[in-house]
Amino acid sequence: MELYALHGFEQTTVAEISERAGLTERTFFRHFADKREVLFRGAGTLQELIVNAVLDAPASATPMEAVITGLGAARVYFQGSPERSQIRQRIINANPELQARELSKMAALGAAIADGLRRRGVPEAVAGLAAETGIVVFRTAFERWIGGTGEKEWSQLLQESLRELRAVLAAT
Amino acid sequence: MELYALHGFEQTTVAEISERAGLTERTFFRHFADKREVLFRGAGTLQELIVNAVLDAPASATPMEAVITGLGAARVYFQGSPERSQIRQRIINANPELQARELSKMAALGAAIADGLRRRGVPEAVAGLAAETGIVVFRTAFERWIGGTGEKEWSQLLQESLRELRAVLAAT
DNA sequence: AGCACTGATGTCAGTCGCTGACATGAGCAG
DNA sequence: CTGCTCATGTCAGCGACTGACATCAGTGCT
Repeated sequence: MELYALHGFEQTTVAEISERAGLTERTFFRHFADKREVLFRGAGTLQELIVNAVLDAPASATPMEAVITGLGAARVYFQGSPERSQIRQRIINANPELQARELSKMAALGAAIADGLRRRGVPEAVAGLAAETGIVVFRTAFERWIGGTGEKEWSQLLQESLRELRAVLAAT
Repeated sequence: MELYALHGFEQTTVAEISERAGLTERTFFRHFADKREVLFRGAGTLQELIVNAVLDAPASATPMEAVITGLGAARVYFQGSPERSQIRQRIINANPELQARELSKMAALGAAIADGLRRRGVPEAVAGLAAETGIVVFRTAFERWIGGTGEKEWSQLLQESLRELRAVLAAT
């Protein structure tokens, strides 16, 4: 990440990273599926965290409520200052391939959430839409969290984004 | 596309494609930025089409209405049978890198739509949310169009998806 | 201690995507 | 006929990634 931040993602070669770590190139690829994946480890556990929270939401919750509850569980990732995330995000924003990868992870998260909803008995079509909407809310809240200085609570940002989204859609 | 469909995207090498076309590898890369881009030419014009339609929507339209109007303009791409699109989609769905590229294009479309809304005087935050929501609607409608046999109208699918999305969100 | 097994790492050779630099040749404009 | 442009070819090279095999430290078992 230091090298990515310093010289940019493309300019940094796997050979450089490996040398810096005192290992070989081959070893790098045993730890990371590819050069991009360095920035996305942890996405898996975050996803599990969220999906489990979706499943654990009260049975009385509407699909959308369950989704938001699930996303709230991500707060353990987002407590403390957004500094590290800001650096990471700057690297990603500077490179189209990385942005694409991030979108992939988001899509995977959406699919997993939809699956979670289905297991709660939510009908197919509704599950998909609620999950997709959840992703939009998540992204919006995350952007604002990154942009801020960490004083706003994660769950508050989620609620805020959801409220605004509703308003936009309500205006026929 | 034939080769991609036949042997899969990864298995197909640029050398093969070039040979089949009676050209050199180098020439291939003069026509396509990379191996993936073959499947995404046209995305640019589709985007222009939609954004222009957003800008041309009646001044009285709400942001969301303007977005849906814009997406409706994509119908010229979607008239006729979804056959060709089905093949293309099957290729994309079979490969993560291609899915990522598709997501990128969608994100770009969303950004362009948001920009169009802003030029209509829609406030920043609302523009972003309305555009993102539009993308969700677009994708949902597109999936259903692909899944169907072409008898349903594009604009009808859009309206249907939007209606369902509203319902999901309305259930607090 | 001695042994077998496992798991992390190194080594090497190779494929493939992609790029820069320069050459060639067809067609068109003066 | 000449000079220009534009598409293509040629060639050399970098860097991401992979498969196959070797090494070696640690660990558990006898």
